[in-house]
Amino acid sequence: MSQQERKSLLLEIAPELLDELAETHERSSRELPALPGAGNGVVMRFAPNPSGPLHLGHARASVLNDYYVRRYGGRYVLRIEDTDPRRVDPEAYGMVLEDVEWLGLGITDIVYQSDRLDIYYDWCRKLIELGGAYVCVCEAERFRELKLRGKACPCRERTVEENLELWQQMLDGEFYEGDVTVRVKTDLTHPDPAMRDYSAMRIVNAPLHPRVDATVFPLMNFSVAVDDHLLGITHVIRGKDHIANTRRQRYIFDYFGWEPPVYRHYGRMGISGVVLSTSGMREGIKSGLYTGWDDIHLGTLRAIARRGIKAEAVRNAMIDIGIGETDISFSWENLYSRNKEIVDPKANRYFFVPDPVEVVVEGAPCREAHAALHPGDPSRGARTLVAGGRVLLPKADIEGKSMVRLKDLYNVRIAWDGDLPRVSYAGDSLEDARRDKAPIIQWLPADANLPCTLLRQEGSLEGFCEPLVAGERDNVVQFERIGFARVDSADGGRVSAYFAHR
RNA sequence: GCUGCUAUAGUGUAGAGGCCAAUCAUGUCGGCCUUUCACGCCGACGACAGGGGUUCGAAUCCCCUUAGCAGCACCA
Repeated sequence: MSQQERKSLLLEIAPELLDELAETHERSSRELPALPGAGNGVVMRFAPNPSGPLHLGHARASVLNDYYVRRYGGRYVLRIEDTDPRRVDPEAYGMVLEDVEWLGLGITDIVYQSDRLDIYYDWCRKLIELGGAYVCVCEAERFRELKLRGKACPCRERTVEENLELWQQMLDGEFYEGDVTVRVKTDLTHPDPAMRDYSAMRIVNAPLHPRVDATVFPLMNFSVAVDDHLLGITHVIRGKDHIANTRRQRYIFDYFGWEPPVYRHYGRMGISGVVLSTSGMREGIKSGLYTGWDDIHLGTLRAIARRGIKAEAVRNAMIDIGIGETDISFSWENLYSRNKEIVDPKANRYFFVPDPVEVVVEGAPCREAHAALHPGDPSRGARTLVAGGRVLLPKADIEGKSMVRLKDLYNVRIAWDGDLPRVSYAGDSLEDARRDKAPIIQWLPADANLPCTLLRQEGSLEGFCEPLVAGERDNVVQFERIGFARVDSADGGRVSAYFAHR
């Protein structure tokens, strides 16, 4: 029964259901749990460290926060956390911004922590004045031992005045890296040793920070707490690796009498199949193992964008995953499915013949084939392929076959002379092909095609594609019977495309 | 080791004591449609980690076991 026949039959037997037939299934993303206290809008943040481009892990954090800002309204702060000169790549600032834009995040404000050092110094002084922090000159290892035993180090007994003087000396450059740190006074008997008198400020002499001339830098738990308060952040969604940090930051909120934001900590997301660590990626690029930050073996957003994955698909996949506290493994399959629903209605169809065999079709008339650019959208028209006597066929599709149909063209019979195929015209009838269970395969005229490389993570496929593909640069197309691919370049009479998924 | 979090089908997810012989998506398999092994449609497969308790009744609450994860940095 054809679509049309179904429709008319349904019209006869149950016309009230006709509307339902017309409904397209919209796999819209689900609703995430509500956030408490979000009724009057929210202020949230995405706070990456500029050490490299954004990857799938960042996508989760940024998209989930973005989801709630869109849902409740409010502000979305992009906070560049560049307080560790050792972990700042000057080029990453630009890459982060590009990636944020690609993701389509609704950022309303951008702040750089390196612009705010004086603010942190100021609040650090206030914390010392409150008796909430002290300057510690113990060796890190020595302090660690004391801490694990729940013992105070001698520095903890200093007066506020002494601490203020030492703090000023830090700012004046009278200490060197590693000699001194400002510690938040917490609770040395806290059952979790991770909570005990953690560091808030330290000195970094080298390397120089690319944006600011300074040697005293706040540590994350201090700058984050101060900023979250000063920027009016109401809700924070981040990974559970920050649970301990949330507790540590709580001490600062308490010292200053600030109301902390509402926190949600989602579970760890394992991502297989790609490289994610910034250091691993950087080394690989340096050694030539990867072509760059967008190498398709990497898990960066620019890499998956190059493979034809759309930001909207990433977004939907992340919202599907949600903010659960369970550890999960990221599913490429689910992402591909989300991408396919975006890309399939748009992608034009073309033939790609991998590993081609050139044959003469004996007795074949010269024919024009008209293959729809998109079977679901006839208005887009068709591409025209002129088949003279010589055609390119995919080797894997004809091997062992005695009859195949060249899609939208005609049938051919194949006689095997050893492993040499002798191909002859076998009529135009589609019915014949079906009766003989001849596979319908893609093909190309031998004199009208473009060499094409289809790059995949597991290795590239060499072949030829239709000349029209050259006009699809940066678009996602579907190579029929092979899958979706993004046309990366089409220079110098050859095409290179990146495989996305089937 | 210490501290804490989590545990539903291959994967992701819903489920906040009876509406659950457990939702949806994805996946796989079968069928329909189709000159693509795409899309769409129909159907099937497939899970409450294990053990105790509380309760008339537990996927939902409690305890134990097991497993996974996170933190225990002068990184973020």
